[in-house]
Amino acid sequence: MSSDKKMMLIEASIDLFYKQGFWKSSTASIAKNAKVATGTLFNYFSSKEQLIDAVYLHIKSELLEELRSSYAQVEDQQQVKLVIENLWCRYVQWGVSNHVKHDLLQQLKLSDLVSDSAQQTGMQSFSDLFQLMQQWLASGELKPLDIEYFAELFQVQLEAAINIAKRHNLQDMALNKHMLFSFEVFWDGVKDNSD
Amino acid sequence: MSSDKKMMLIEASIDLFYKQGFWKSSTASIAKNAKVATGTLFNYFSSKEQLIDAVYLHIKSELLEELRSSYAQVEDQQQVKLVIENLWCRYVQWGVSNHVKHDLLQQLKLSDLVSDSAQQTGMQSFSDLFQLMQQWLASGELKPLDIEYFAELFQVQLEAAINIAKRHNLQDMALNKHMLFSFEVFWDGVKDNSD
Amino acid sequence: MSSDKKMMLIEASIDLFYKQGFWKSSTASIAKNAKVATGTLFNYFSSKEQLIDAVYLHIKSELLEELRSSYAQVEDQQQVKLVIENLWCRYVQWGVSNHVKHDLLQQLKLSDLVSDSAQQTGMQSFSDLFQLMQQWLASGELKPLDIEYFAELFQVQLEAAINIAKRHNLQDMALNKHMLFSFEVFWDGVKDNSD
Amino acid sequence: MSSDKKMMLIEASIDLFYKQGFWKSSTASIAKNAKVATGTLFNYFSSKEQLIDAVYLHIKSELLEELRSSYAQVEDQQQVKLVIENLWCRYVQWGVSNHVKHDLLQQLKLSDLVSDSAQQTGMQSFSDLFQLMQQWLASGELKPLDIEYFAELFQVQLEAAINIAKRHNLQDMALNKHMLFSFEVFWDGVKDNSD
DNA sequence: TATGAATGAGAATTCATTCAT
DNA sequence: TATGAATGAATTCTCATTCAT
Repeated sequence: MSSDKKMMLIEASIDLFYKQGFWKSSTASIAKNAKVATGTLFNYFSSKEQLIDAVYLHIKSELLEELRSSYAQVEDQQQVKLVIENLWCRYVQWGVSNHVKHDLLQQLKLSDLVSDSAQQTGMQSFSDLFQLMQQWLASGELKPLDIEYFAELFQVQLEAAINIAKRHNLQDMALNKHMLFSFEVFWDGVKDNSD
Repeated sequence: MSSDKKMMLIEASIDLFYKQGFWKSSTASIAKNAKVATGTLFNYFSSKEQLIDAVYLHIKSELLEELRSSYAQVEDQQQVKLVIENLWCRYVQWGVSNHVKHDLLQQLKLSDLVSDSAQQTGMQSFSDLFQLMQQWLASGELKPLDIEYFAELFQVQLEAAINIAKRHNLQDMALNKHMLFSFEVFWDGVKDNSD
Repeated sequence: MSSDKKMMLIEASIDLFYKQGFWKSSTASIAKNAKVATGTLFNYFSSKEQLIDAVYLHIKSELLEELRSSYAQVEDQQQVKLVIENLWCRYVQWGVSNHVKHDLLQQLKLSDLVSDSAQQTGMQSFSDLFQLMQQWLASGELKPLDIEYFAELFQVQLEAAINIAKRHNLQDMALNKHMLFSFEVFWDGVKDNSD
Repeated sequence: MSSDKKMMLIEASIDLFYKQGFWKSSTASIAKNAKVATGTLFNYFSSKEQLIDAVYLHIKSELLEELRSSYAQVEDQQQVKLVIENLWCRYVQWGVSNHVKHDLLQQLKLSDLVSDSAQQTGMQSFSDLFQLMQQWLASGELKPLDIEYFAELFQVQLEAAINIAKRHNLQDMALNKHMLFSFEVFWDGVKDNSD
């Protein structure tokens, strides 16, 4: 099947982008790593920029899929804290076991390499998570945070937690402890203490 | 003086890097923007990579200077919360009024553009801040956080706060409120609640 | 029938060559325009060069056919001037009503895109017209012109007349007038005035 | 001097364009022929298209210079026929002794390789010749020809004459005879016979 | 015969860096 | 030290052509 090659190209890109950076990874070397001809790359992606977009969206959707299976799991949506904690742990686990992809996602988010339209698409795919967050904020258990700020806090603290876990190579029990502890820090920060 | 040109090159780089990204800013265009000849750039920086390093360290030291004047200010180092809050506000204010530099700093931190040695140098210049943090952690008012994680949390939440402030173009009172509120979230997260 | 596709490819080529030029028209786009697969093109033409040759010969033979029906018409071949005038008008009319093909023919004639062998073939198909011209020159009504020069003059003045007609978008009466006038200029030039 | 290299690049282009055609002459081979590095070409011409434009305008201005020295020569501008004949012979002679350039000029005129703006520039440089033609037409010695048609006729008959001269390798006396004869054909065609 | 994905040589263009002035 | 023309390796992308289905 042809999407076979498409995937191989994306995987090869991820590999090289991580090892050598975006600009030192030539389309030629990516194609070579994917074991296709240089021209073939351009049958699937009309430009290097589009390839980068595709890589970005691919990783993002992988992460999303992981997360979605999480918030489908919690039964009683009322228990906001549990829901969030669950999501938190999933995210950390994904980040830790997808070291490379997590790393690239962080880089791509900030760099100007991803096209605006891909950014848009990426945002939209997270829209259900956004809605979830709005429900959390409406629950009254949290400080009266701007949704955008809440989302940003959620994300950057997760990144921080993941980075530390990766840096210290935490596993099993230690990782678990770290996850729960980092969540506690997050939760204490955003939960409403008034009264 | 010749360091005049050096500074012009750094400033021109900041300008172009922000507008066009690191890779679309050619050394020729940087030199042009700095109103020096292309060759002159290489009298001051032996390569483009070194120039990027210099830009990174320049911005970082500017930020540091700003912060240092802050923690020099607080008299009673015992009042941990006040000290941190003070630092927090300084940082946010610097980020907001140095939009471009703050943005580049974030990008450079993640990208692989900065050499390891420059990263090292950057770290070292923050060593006194690190020592300060260690004192904070030793004060007993905070959760028993790993110093690295604390530093990371401190930074990413600041980035988040700054980003939101920039995105919403907060000013004066609104900015003040945002600074204090965002600090509260941070503080509630890291302060020790045990008992 | 398969020559159906062959014709579609030639027509598609004419279309694209006119719109985008010979080099910007890829074989892929030609095939697409002809609604066949890219590979199919090479079942009918062994190379792009051969396709261009075919286009050239196709247009040339279309023109020839048009002209032939003309000189078949005149009964008394003795009346040289009338014969030529008749041919002249046919040619102009073909050029005007086959704007695109006429244009391409002019371009192809000069460019080095048409292979020598196709040029040869093209020449040969005009051999009866050449013989006709020789008869004209032998009639004594014309200046003692070299046959090649006569042929060239005939052609370039026709091109000129056609180009002007196209540029000014002449039609009906105006076109008729232009045809006759341009012929008069040609005729006055080549006819023998000695005595 | 730097225009030295610019000229070398133009001359090398002319050489290669003639030998191999416009599209088979790569910028690399042009640079090589001009004995400069590939990058150097792009210091002088921002693209291959611009180089082609420059070649076109260069040849055209060379021709123009030749012609201008001609119509500066004739004293009594009243003698229309003589003036034109003089110009005619100059043109033919230039074409014959600048085989390659003449050939390229013809090709470029028709191909879509020359940008519109360069075409414009080329036209403008010929504006004084156009004015001259208008005077000729106003003299009453010529048929009431549209100026554009007259110009076109003038040109294409010259091309025809030159092509024949080149093809038969006419020289000295034979060339002279051909020039005069071809002019006679032209003149008889355009001169007014009414009465 | 028809298809269209795959190929890879080749093209234009960029740009960090050098060096003669 | 300053200059900026010259360099040529490296890069992205195109496209005629092939070939397995």
